[in-house]
Amino acid sequence: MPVITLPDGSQKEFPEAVTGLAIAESIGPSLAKAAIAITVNGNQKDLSDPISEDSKVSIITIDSDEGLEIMRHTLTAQVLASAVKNLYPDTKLAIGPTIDDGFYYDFEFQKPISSDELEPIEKEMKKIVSTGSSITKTLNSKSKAIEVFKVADEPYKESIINDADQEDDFQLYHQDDSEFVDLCRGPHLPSLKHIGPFKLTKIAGAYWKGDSKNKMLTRIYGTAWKDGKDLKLYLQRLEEAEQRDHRRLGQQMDLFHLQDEAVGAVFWHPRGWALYQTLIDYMRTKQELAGYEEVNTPELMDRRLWEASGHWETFGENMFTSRTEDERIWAIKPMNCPGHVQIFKKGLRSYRELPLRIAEFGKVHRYEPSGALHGLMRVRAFTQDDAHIFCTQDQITAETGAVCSLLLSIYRDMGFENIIIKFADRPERRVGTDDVWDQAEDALKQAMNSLGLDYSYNPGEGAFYGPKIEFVLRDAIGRDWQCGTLQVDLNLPGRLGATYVGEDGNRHTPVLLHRAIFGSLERFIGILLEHFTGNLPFWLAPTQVVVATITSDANEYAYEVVEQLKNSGLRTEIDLRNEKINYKVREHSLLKTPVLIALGKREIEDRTVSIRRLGKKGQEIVLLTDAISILAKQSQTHS
RNA sequence: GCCGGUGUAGCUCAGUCGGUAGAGCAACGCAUUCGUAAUGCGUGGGUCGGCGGUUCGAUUCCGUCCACCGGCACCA
Repeated sequence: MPVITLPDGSQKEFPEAVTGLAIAESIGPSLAKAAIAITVNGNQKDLSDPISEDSKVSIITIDSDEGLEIMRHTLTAQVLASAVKNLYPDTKLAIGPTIDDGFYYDFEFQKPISSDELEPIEKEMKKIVSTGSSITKTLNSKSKAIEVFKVADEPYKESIINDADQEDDFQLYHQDDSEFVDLCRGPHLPSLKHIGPFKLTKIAGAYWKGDSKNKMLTRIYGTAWKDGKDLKLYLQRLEEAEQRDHRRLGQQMDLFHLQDEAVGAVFWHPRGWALYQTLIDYMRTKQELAGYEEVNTPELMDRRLWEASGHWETFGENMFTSRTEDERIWAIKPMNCPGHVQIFKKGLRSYRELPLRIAEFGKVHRYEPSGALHGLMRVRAFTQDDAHIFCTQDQITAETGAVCSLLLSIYRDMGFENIIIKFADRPERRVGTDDVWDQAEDALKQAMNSLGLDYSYNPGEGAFYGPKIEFVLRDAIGRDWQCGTLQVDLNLPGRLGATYVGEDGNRHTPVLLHRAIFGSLERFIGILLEHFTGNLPFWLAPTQVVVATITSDANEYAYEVVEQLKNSGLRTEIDLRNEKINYKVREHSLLKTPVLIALGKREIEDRTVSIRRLGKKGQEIVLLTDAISILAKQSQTHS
């Protein structure tokens, strides 16, 4: 006699075990029609699964995120997979999960296919969907499930079952009128009638089980929505994201370029470099206030230093080196930490000097794999706002807290509200003993917990010398990039021989905190550009003000206005070209200059300026003296 | 690094089923002095990513390398 409690608190009692479908029917026929699955005590189940115990049940329809995901899941596992099998019968099936906004399926094709083949596959999928077949499932023992896929010659499915912990209840889903069978965790739609509009989007390679030692499979991506309106909105969103691409904006705004002779290294144009320097100036001020001292260390150092640190062993293949006539091998620094440790080691350090915070805008080079390169986000030469804090065990919590609050205040100034924080613990390849790792991870975890910040775990993704916190920001099309980082390192100071004299008169090894806030200036600028679609806040804009003349009679006055703006510290350009004001407005708008000052006869006579702000219609006429003070003040405001 | 795609003027792109290429914008020149997102006319500009092959002839076909794009793997 199961008693079913619905989300509104109402209860229904059934004489015997009952299915989700029957519950939906008991509520109403339209719900029964719309129902695609149920949640039983928090777990998603098929509509056909019987419930015999008292349970909390909610009906899932496609209008919820859960429902949408189930639809996408059914679409990939039942429709995409069987369409591909129909067209390419000797293809092997791997896995087909859902992702944000869609789904993918990994296949092993006997012959590689190209993106031209997405269209016929999509057509075949539509044919399958149009049958409206109902979907049923069977529960199977491990041996039975293995048998099914042995017969079907699906080695990947077989291996998934073999690797599974369970012995029973392997769910196999079938469609009416089709021989297609797939192994799936479910739940699935009760029938293909619930499939919404979809589109296959791209094709790519992907390693089996995400391991580059394994075979590369072919992954087909798609998107699906509950109705045509949502699909259209999604495609629109993609198009808009294209406009926000920092590579496109970099070109349009004349900030930087990349070229073949310097793969992965940026040619910064004057406007881009102005932004770069503005960020550095800002960070320098912030760090100074937070008790950091700025240093500079060599870009080339003997390889023995990198051998000692462990970098040579772990990342040697990704380091640029240079050999000189005297047969010495130098590494172009991929990190600043060994250099900072040298500064710490120079002279005898006392515990009284701790925490010692050393910062550097250090340009590093890393030979990143060619396939990883991506605009400004992933480059081979970049500058870090790097700092190393030498401290005692007791100081870890306070220093970690100080780093986090500094970072958060800076991200807030930059306009970022949604920051993803991840805790990455010991990787497989690492230096140091497990004892030391336990200590470092505990210390970092405790410090984070005491701050009350929400974070998720990123297991095995720490640095080779210590666990790390990743501060992740998202780009225009939803890709995540690590920007800030904080790492607790109990290994490198010892390996590089750093010590200080403690209160007890003995030598101790300091704790080393590595931290970066922007991370890479290059990447951070890429993220900033995408975040603001190039419309940077006034204080960051490469050119803050353009003074444009309407007729050449205003040239003299324009020079005067520009001089005053520049004297107030505003990045200002002058545009005296013999062009119409419309033309100038358009051009400077495309360059995303926040303020355009137009000068004509009226302004000369009244000693005023006409201020036009980017994205605003119309203009304000203000006295020159007022304009200067308004803009200068605005430039000091970080928001 | 791996899979798939792409590479034509400074930029955005069209085109040649093998007979050495075209538009718009930009640049330059002339005219125009204009009131808030493109003034008009004219001129110049390309080893069709690099190298090799097939061919009477290759930007086009084939091979290879490089770079870029989308993923995967990697990211100190």
